[in-house]
Amino acid sequence: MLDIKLIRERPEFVRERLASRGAGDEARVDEVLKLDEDRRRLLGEVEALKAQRNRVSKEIGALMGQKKLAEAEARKQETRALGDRIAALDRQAGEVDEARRQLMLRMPNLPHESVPRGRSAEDNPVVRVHGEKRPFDFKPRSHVELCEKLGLVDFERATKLSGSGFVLYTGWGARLERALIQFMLDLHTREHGYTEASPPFLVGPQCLEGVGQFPKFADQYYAVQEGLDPATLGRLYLIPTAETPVANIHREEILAEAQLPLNYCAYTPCFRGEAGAAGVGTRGLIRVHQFDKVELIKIVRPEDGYAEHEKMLAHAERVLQLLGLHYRVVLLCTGDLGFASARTYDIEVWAPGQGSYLEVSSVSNCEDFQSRRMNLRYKSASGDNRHPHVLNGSGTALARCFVALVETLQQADGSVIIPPALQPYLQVERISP
RNA sequence: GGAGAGAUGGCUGAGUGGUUUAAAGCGCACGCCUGGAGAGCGUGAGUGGGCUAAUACCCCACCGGGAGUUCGAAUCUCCCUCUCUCCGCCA
Repeated sequence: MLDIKLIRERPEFVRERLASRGAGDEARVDEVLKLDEDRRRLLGEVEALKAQRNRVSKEIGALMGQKKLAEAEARKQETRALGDRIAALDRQAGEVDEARRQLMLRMPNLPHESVPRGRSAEDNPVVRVHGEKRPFDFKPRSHVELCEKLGLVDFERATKLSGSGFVLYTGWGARLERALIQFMLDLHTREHGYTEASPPFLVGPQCLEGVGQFPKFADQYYAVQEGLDPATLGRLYLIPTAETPVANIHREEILAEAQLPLNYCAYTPCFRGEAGAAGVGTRGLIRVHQFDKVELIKIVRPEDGYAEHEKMLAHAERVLQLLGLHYRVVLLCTGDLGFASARTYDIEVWAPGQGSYLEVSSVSNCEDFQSRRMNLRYKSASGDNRHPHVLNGSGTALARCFVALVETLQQADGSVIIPPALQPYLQVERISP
């Protein structure tokens, strides 16, 4: 959520920043300002009436105490009509306030000034490349073929269980998946200073609203119903990312400044409806309804936000470096930036069997956009309550990392070499047919 | 799922219709005192919103959430959520 005071005081700036996204949100600014003005006018009126009512009620109490019942009754008669006017104005003010809130919940964050202008992913500048594409003296196979030959994934039976877009890891595939999760968690907790969390995989809608997934993108997520009772539908949702529960851990709290920065990492499965997304239903691990991910979350002072953003990016990159994978880092342009983010890096890993780069990590500073929505604050040294910056980054997403790994480390005989970083977890150097 | 109890400020806890601007204690911050600390004494302190140059006054709201009764609700009524105890079921 944007700061209403900023919209009030610098509407031109807000319009310009929103316009840079190219989605037309700047057109809503005038509507917000109108509702904000109405709201304040109505509040002024109704609060004056309430002040009057409070005064008279107190006088009536005093009269009753002095047993001047007739006088008290007279004052009651006078005041009776006040209540109706207050109720009507209160309702009106409440409606305007709710309309303003709903509108603001649907407005995206302002891109940071350092974010390059652009329309789509094609305009994202590459800021760094690590390693290079591995040369092959044979035609690299797709992960689908490798996984089937090595018995790592049973695509057909997964479909039997849950339909298309679900994965059944088997044997060494399941063990490799588990090894990757544990490797990433160990790296971030032991070497990068994160506190591990294991959150609920089902959360209430307030958590999705808190991070910006609701209300605008409510069609993207799985809503859960308890048993056969349709009244319970929508009380809980399957999390689309660990960001949803973990970023909300301290919602509605006022933290002490000394508690910051808070650094969490968490493994969770991620559930996504992927309604309308390209590539759903194609075989393989690239786009699925459920995948594993190790997520990084930081809650930091605003002045530390962007230094921490760079650190988090380095932490995510370290995962791929230790796995020996070639990747590049891109900075998302204004047109490609996510709803809640002010600045985002994507990490794309090279998958030789696909002949393309796959997005395995997205590292964002959402600034105070989410902390405003979830009413998360910290008390600064000077005593005022401020909204911290909230950052999230994948460290990293598993299914695509799995793809890049097997496709990169495949051998001519169809076996896959296990990188040294994972060998302690798997106790083998190679998976063979 | 059944039965019962409960939800008040950082914590404990009083408060069943009107000077309640929510008692008191603990804890906290500052000051006095002290060589220093403690004790003692004094002062102060919540959140959001409105009005503002103001983090100064003043005003409104907030006693789990919502609705209602009333001139007036922490207090009365209804609904919901959550917590605790016991029973049932269950990994």
